[in-house]
Amino acid sequence: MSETEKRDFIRQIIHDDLESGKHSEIVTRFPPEPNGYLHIGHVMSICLNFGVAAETGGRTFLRLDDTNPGKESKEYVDAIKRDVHWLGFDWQDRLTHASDYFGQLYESACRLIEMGGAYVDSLSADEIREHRGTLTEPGRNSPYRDRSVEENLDLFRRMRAGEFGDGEHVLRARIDMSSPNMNMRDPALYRIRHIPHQNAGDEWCIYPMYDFAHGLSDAYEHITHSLCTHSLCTLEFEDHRPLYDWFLDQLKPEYRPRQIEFSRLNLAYAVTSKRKLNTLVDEGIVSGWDDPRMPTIAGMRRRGYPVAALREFVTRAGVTKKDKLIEMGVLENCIRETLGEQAERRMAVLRPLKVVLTNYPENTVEMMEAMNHPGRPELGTREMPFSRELWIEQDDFMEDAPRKFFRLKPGGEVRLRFGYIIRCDEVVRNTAGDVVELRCSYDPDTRSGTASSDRKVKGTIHWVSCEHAIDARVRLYDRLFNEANPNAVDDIHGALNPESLEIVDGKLEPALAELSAGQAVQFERLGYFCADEKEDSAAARVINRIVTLRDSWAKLEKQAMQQQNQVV
RNA sequence: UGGGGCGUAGCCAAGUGGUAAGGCAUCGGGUUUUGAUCCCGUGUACCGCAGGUUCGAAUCCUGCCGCCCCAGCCA
Repeated sequence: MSETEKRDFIRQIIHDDLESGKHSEIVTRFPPEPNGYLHIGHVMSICLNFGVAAETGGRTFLRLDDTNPGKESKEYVDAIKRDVHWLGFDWQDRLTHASDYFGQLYESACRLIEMGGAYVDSLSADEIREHRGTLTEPGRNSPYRDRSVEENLDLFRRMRAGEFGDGEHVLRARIDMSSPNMNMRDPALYRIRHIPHQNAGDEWCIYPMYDFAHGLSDAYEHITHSLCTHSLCTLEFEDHRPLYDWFLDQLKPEYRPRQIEFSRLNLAYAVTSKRKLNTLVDEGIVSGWDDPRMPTIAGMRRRGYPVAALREFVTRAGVTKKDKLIEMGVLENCIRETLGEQAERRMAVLRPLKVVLTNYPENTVEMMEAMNHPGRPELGTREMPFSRELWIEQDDFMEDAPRKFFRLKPGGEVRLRFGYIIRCDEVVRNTAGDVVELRCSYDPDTRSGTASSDRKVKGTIHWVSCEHAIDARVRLYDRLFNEANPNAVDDIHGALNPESLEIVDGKLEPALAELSAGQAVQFERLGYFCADEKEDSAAARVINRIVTLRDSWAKLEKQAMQQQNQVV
């Protein structure tokens, strides 16, 4: 990193610690609980934790924070590993689990009991809640708070041996029931759960709580900077840090990590709360965790969002302690920028309208040369068959066109991209009065690329030869919510965007037969698209729209509509 | 009404006592066989508010206001 480069406050701390010699190597960790799929908020945490280590030649652990069996599963573990790898990060041999440390954690708990820093409480969960007090009133000590070390040790060992049922006892830290910080009012350290564990099997029936396990796990791994953000992988911020430090002060592990908190990233028109994400999946509002509308990493991957765009997005969002709600447009622009540079261009018609070139010979096919990328000639060209009958976009024709509409209209001319200039001579309707066909004539002197082709017309539209077109099912995705901050809404049902998915039967140019999985292309004038990783096949194309192109015409139209409505 | 955190333009965000960077959006204009891209231009930000210290304050002090988080045997 150069001297002049801007650093966020965490990178500044890390830079200072390296400069002062406090640390010679940075070690971080990304510690998700394997109880759900990773989402856009986690991308921020992953990029930060892996990023700061990579930038300084340090190391990062992927630690599965699996202290609560019953909620956690192998399915989630596998998904997390896949997602982190997909984002381009490698933990190498540093895949760990909180459950790897259950033995050490148990020993530490016993030591804490011996030091008088923990006791076994036999109150029920309800009673403990009653004793905890409120935000404004101090709590009361449990009647079991002053059990002897011997009794506590004996009880705790028997808890571990399985002599008690779930909830009969709990191990608590002995701190201060009147602390203004609720987290310090004798928090639970261990609870009894007779449930097998996804990693540890049935070796244990007592499991450590997050606060106890997390700081010590950081210490065991010699984490230099434990970077936390609200309810994503870890804590609710600085309220827990006194407790994090308390355990370290008491148990004095050989290595002492430091926790630093930063704010979570909220994306407008998207939810990241686990409960709401679950609702979407469980009620079938989306097709699953990897539905292309989901803000999960799996969903965004399937949608076709490039990794580079996601990483750029979190960079633009920044690392601070301020609550933020970032506009969807920022993400979309990152995607457009990345794909605009990378994606080859193709042509496809989403809502086909037939055009017959009445003066074009029948049974004739010309091959038109089309650039694969206007800004990158090295990506070469391809040939597009051109014939008498073509598909164009319904939106590219208007009977009563406003002055500024410069696509096709009766008597008007338009350029077919990489083809000829055509004129609309006649509009054909069905019995219902719908426009079903346009009869046009082409100007033979205007073939693209020829010497006489430089005649200018206002509009250029895309097209596909009917005879050669490939049928495709194309899914047009839009934001899942109409509410800017659906995370803040109690009932998400009313906030849903009913038009988040539209499916159309489109026509693709022949070159798209070779579209491979994971390859994003730009359909000219429409947007960026990719083949669906699950449902697409060569026999039946299923294409996802990643994002539209910026569309200043649509914006103009919308403004015109609004003005009209105001007048009326 | 207890504790913790945060308030700089529509959205992000630099800035750490010397007179408000940058990005995205917006709005103009130019180029263009994608109404895309690209290029150029475009912002009077009561720096949450009010006082105070100072030659000088977004930066220091005091008071106030607003928003977020905490009362799981979840993480």
